[in-house]
Amino acid sequence: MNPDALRGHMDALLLSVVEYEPLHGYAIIEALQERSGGALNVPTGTVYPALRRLERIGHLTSEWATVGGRKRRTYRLTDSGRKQLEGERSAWAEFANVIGGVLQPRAKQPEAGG
Amino acid sequence: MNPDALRGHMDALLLSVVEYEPLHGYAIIEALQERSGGALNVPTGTVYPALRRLERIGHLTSEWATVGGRKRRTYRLTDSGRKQLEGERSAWAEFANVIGGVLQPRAKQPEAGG
DNA sequence: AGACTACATGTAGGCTCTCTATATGTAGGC
DNA sequence: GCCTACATATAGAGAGCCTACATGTAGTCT
Repeated sequence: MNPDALRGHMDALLLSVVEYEPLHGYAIIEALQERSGGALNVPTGTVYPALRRLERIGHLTSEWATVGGRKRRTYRLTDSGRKQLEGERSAWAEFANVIGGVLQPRAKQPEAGG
Repeated sequence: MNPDALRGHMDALLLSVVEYEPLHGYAIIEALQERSGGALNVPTGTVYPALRRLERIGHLTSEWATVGGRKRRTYRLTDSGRKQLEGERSAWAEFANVIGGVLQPRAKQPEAGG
């Protein structure tokens, strides 16, 4: 998967996996892998900063927990985040439609005088 | 259309519109607009450098022409570009499938003891 | 004890691409 | 003369994803 292709879609992916159950960063990475059938291998250096950014702009909140002696920062969707996710979903639908449409192979143009 | 979303898909779009007929930059921008039903308004500052990049890496060739007193640089797909376009198309199909799959809303998880 | 793997979070710096803004020039309408 | 459409080009900004590295706990294997 070309990394650049993810640009601008990361937020949607992240918000989507925490939609119904709050998850910590590491679990989010695993969820992304699982839901994509292994296609999405998003590095920690991408996910952790992105989650903090989403928290900073109010789409997520986080709280620390200790499980099995390990500290986790668990992220939860806010109301703002839920609205954002809705918007991201419809933006994705439009985007996929537009790009898919342009990429669609055309029948070869008939040549003048051909 | 969020500009960041185009990242990594620009090449595919550009190669796709010159697949059957060579076009110059300005016409490529118009073709993109037309094929997308007006959704794709790609600025010249994006398209011209991108075309030169695609030429530099061998996916396009260009030649100058003068039409109606104006100079045009017309771009044509190379064999390498044709292969690249094929790859971009299948990459897009996989990408759209993966992102669409992850974004797909799930039924709410049943709670333990609920 | 030491080494290794899985779990878990975080930052610095680099890289690439897209965008904004600007520059240049021709042709044609008013 | 002024404006719009056509046509190409570059500089610099901005954003965000990645690589690489730093830190630390828990458990397994030898």
